[in-house]
Amino acid sequence: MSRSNPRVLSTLERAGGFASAQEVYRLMQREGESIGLTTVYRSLQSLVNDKIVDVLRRDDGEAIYRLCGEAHHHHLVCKGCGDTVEIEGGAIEKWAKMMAEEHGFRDVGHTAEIFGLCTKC
Amino acid sequence: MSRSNPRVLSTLERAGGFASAQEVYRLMQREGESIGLTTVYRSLQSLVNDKIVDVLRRDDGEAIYRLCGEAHHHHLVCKGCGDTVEIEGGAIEKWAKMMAEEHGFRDVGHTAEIFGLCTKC
DNA sequence: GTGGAAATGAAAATCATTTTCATTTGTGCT
DNA sequence: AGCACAAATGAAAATGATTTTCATTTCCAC
Repeated sequence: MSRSNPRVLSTLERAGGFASAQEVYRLMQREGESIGLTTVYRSLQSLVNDKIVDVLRRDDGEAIYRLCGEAHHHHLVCKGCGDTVEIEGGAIEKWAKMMAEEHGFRDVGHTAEIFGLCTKC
Repeated sequence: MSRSNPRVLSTLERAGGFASAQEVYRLMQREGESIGLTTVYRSLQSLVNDKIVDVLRRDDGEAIYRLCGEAHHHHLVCKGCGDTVEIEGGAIEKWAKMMAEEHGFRDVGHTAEIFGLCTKC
């Protein structure tokens, strides 16, 4: 078993606490760090095991890693121009918690996105 | 553009309305249907476009296809066993509408999913 | 220093999914 | 029927993320 390479965590933090393994790797490369893709994957996995990082899935199936405890937000995306607004989701958090409880689910996370046409489109 | 091969939809139904492309393909093979994997993928995609089936992601990133019910609903998915509960999202609908109005968006839709561990896992 | 465990990374393997492209099928037209 | 042309099909190759293999290097504990 391997422990996490600290530079991976630090890069994930610098990436806004939200990135795929490939992105973390490319970022480290660009910054001149010498590291292998394999190590990035292993480190991220280990961080997930240690519950330091959450793993979610993009729509295309790519895994994205997120620092736990980051305040998360949701997105309002324009179907026309792709503009994105970050929005707050207090109502969602409550709803998710309620639904989870109601069905006896533990350890829950959620995703929520709104899409439509913005004023310009 | 291709239209959906009806045998694909019928197989997805027979599979309990919930299966990955690979599973649908293997199922059809086992039943002696002569069909290519490519066609299975294309048909499922086309069904998604036509909003006849939903697409979700397993924990390992594999796409799973699921017949939509008529009513708009959300999902509570178990990260362990993949069990899915359809839940109602009244709160979400209101939240989405509110957020959209607040930012001047029209013609809005939304997605929302909750994932966690169910009682059995 | 020596030995063994852990960490590393290059390259190969895996696996779902997509793309390419040549072939077949279906359909409308004459 | 015969003909053209669009749509559907599927085998094989390409893609891309992720995992595995394995030989090498680094780190400690003694």
